[in-house]
Amino acid sequence: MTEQKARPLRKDAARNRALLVQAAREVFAERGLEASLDDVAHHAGVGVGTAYRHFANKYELARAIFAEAIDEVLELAERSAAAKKPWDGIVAFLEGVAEMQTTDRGLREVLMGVHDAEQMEQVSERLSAPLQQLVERGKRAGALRPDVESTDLGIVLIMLCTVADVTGDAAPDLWRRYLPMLLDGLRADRRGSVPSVPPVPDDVLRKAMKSHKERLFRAAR
Amino acid sequence: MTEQKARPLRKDAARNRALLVQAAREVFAERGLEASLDDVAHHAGVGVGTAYRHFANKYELARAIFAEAIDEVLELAERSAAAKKPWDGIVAFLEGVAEMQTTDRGLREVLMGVHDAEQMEQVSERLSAPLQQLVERGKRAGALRPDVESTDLGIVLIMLCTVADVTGDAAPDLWRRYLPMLLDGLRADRRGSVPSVPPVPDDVLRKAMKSHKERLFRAAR
Amino acid sequence: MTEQKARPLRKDAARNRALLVQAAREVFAERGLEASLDDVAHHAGVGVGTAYRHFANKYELARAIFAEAIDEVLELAERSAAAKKPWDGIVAFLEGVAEMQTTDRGLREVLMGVHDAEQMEQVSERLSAPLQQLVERGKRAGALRPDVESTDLGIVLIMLCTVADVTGDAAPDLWRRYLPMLLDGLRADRRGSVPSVPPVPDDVLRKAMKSHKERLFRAAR
Amino acid sequence: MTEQKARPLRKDAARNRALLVQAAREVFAERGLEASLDDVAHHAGVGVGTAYRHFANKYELARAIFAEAIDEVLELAERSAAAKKPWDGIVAFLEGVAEMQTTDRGLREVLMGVHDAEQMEQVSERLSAPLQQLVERGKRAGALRPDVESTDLGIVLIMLCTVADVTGDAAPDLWRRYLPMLLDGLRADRRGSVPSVPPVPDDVLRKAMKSHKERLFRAAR
DNA sequence: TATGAATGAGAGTTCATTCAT
DNA sequence: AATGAATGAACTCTCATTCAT
Repeated sequence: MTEQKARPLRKDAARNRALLVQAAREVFAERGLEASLDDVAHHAGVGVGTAYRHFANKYELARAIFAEAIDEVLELAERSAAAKKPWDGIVAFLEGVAEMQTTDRGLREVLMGVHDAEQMEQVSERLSAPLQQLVERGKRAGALRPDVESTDLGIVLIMLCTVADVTGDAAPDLWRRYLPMLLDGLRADRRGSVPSVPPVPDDVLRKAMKSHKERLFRAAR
Repeated sequence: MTEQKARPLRKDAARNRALLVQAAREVFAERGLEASLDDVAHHAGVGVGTAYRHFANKYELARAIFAEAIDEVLELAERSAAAKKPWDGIVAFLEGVAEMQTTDRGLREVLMGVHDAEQMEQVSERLSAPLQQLVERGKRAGALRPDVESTDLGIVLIMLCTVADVTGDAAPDLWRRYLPMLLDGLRADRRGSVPSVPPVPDDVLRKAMKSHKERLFRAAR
Repeated sequence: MTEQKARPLRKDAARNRALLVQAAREVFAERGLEASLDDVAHHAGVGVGTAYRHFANKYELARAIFAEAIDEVLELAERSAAAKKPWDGIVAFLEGVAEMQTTDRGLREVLMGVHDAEQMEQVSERLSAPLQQLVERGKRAGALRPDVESTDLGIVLIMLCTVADVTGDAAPDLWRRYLPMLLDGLRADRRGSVPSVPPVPDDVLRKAMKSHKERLFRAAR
Repeated sequence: MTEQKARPLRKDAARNRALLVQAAREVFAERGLEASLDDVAHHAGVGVGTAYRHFANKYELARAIFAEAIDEVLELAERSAAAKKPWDGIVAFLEGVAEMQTTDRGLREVLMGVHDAEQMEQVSERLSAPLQQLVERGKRAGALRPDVESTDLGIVLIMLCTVADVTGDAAPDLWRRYLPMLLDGLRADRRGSVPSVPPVPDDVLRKAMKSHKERLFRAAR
């Protein structure tokens, strides 16, 4: 007497959807978004048509992967924002995301790689709250320099992930060499030379990334 | 000191080659490496055939751009390595390359974006000497932490450029906010927490980047 | 010996069949036979599978619509053949069918548009008898020129419907301008110039139309 | 010493273009516009790419055929408008176009078949002048009923061509049976029953046909 | 040598039809 | 019996690369 949930995907459909997302992660990770949907589909062991039943087009699939990835990051952000010692939360967050990247090539690809504007918006929106909390707590605890903004955290993360991304499997832990360096830049008790450039307002930054990704992405014709 | 590439090409051929590289910079800058060679050729005012006379394929053209870009970087590296105060040389180098990226989207594309492995090798090889000098001098002058390697400079540069690249035209100077932060990490008199992870030997790093770029690049079928 | 369609379908099956035909009329009317069966099925509120239970393929469904349409035409033909004044019957028939076309785009589509050969055969066969009667009575009453054949009626109808079809919703009554003109051509007391070309035997014409429609139709691969 | 016209198409390109148009005429005639460009191209003995070099898409190709066809019709219309006896001109025109259709299936297909709105506009525009002259002269000569409009000529032509189209190769001359009938409807000295429906203004008719064809055509997305 | 026409593999996408649920 | 997920062939269009002019 399996309680049939009326709405959500038939069992086989759900399985295929998952297979597709998994395959896409792998294939995109290896060959980038330039890989064809045909390849992804066959990698997943299904026909192309099936891929199109689940995702309107290739980029919707990419978005789906992305969304999953962001879920993980979001969860970590929230956990970090609730850390006992604020500073530890910040470290945990940066370290954690960088670790994720190193472990999961698919994640790395979608987080750093070529993706689209709308998705970028979403990230900012979804991550914005926990990141702000992370920063607020850090400042109140006197651990974080007062002129640090939540967006700085994002940028630092990007820098860190770039290292993880660039060194890839060949030197998967090299980013750890640069994490302390970056943390030092955020710390309240740091030596001196304050960054004189003000941070960019959240929305401007968002737009910036948006246009950046747009160029890389040119979504659909 | 570049000893002229032997047979100096007929004057018009040389001109066409230059036109093509210039056009490619512009077109690739605007639409990425995905732009078609036809477009590049017409932008240069020549036929596609001519493009193929000068470059075996599209990626050879990209390489040519890259080589030019590297020339500029190399020149700056050499100038910086000869700076009166070693520390200033380091700052000048990092600042200079970041500035280049911000100014020239084409350069940004080829330096950070999608390009190929062989090229990467070349960069490392050509930049390796001046960067080592830069670092050596910095250490000897007591400005640079003793455990900094020349490859660290490359990584820092990459991090910085990532910022410039990501924020793009919308916040073209944001990277300046993070330059001091990164410099702090390299400085001899910094607060504390030494990066415990050793740097990666030059050749390993080179290979790492190589494989990274390979994934991004998938050099023609 | 096919006595009556035998097993009259379960009530709900019959209902689904009717829903499908109705939906097909509407959808085909709006978007032509190119509309997908999926769309038709959902428009009818059933799954595609159900559509295939009732109709072997898309064109069988079109045929079913067609059959219904022909039923209407047939009925009108029979009524017209029984008109008190034979001439009025002829006018009524031509006018009536043209009116149907104007009113129901779906009908127009299947009658004039893209359909198949077998269906065409059926039409001829089913309509042949009443049309012959219509013509016979007209001639006997001295209203119709003696060299008019029942097939002429079909051709005239086609000409008229072409007008209705071509002008469509924008000038839905324009065909009325040409009805008198065409009637004049059939009338016994017309001015002169007898058509010198003999009509074509029924079966030849049938075959002609058949091949015509075949070209237009390309019945599935 | 063939006077090489600088601009226009290289010899081989011109030949291929012609081959394509010819092939398209044949293929479209046989299987309608639903035939794939691949088929047309291979029928012409060239690659698909070549087809796309010459015509932006399938419908541009159809348009090209159409334009050629219209050229022929236009020429006839002009010749007919200049006939010594106006009435003969009218007969010649209707007869001529019907004959063209019978002879050239490709022409038939494009003229009567599925084509697009813009093209329809063009036809009206290009044919409008000679048809008006044809009608004017006919009326002045007392041969044509005074309430006949140039658009009536178009409609009559369509009716005639429909016959030629429908009967196709099987009864290629059947339309001749109906030409006198239709001519009678236009003649000044005809028996009586004047069409009471006024003709439709040129532009309304044009729009009507336009929307009609649009439905049939749904030109590319 | 320069040109641009030709080629054809391959990408994204749709849809008729089948079949597991 | 009904459903809708899966399939894959087919279609349109692009573009790197070759080759006739």
